[in-house]
Amino acid sequence: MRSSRQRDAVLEVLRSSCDHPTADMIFERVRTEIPNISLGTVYRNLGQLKDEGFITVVESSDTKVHYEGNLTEHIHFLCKNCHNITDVWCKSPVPAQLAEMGLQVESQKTVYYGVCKNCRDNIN
Amino acid sequence: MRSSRQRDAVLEVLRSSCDHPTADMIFERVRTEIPNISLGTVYRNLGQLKDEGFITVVESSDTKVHYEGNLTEHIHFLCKNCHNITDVWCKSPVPAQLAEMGLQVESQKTVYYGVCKNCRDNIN
DNA sequence: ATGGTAATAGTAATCATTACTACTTAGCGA
DNA sequence: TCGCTAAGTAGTAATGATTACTATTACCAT
Repeated sequence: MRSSRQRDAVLEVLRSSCDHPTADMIFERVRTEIPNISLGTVYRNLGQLKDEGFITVVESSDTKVHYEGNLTEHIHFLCKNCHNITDVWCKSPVPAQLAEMGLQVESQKTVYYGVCKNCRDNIN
Repeated sequence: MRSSRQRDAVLEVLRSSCDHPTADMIFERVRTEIPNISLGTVYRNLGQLKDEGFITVVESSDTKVHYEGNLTEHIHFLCKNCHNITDVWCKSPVPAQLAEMGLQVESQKTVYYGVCKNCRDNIN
């Protein structure tokens, strides 16, 4: 992956975002710097940055994919009403911290990512 | 929500599935019982069943939405190679259990769902 | 500098999901 | 039991986020 102004700009927008923008939000933000950048370029670079591990995809309540440039390990809280995604930087017991923040938890999901037994055996 | 043969069949398919089928997979399976059911009906009923809390949506590595009828709390493991979703019924420390199952973890995400402070204040 | 190749802009195509419409059915009150 | 009414359905059309394609441009090792 060689350097490109467009990809740098996409990554910079994500790293300086406090929210969890979608591809078209990122497109609009990058456009202030590179007015003629193409939406396809944004999608392609988001894909590459994700594959290379520079950014992450965030689960959301709408149909669009949301991205995140902050790789520090943290937890997300999804409001089922306004569909906002809140970052939770957890040190202490998580439920207590969520309660302190006024976030009323109804359910929870944990997902692990990696390579399964079959694939590990077949790849090597 | 009044009863319908189609919705009952969709729910039954999900409850008896060990995998995490997509809408079109569920459509194909329900079709063996109700041959002229419409794909739109499957989507509408999946939405209703989700809203009413009978089923759950599962994060996946492809572009389609995956569903689950087993509401017992458990963890998912996503293989980045084959994109399979493995259920993990966790009792003991989770990382140890994943290792025992031959699942090589690279990262992890936890999401909490509920109502945020703003929405709770405004709703009441 | 220049040749090879990755990256880009602009546009067209894809396809999972949603919307729409005329018709059917569940279920309640008389 | 019998209709009435709103919820549900089949079939099809529309939507819209994402991907694919193509001619052109820009990076960079030699």
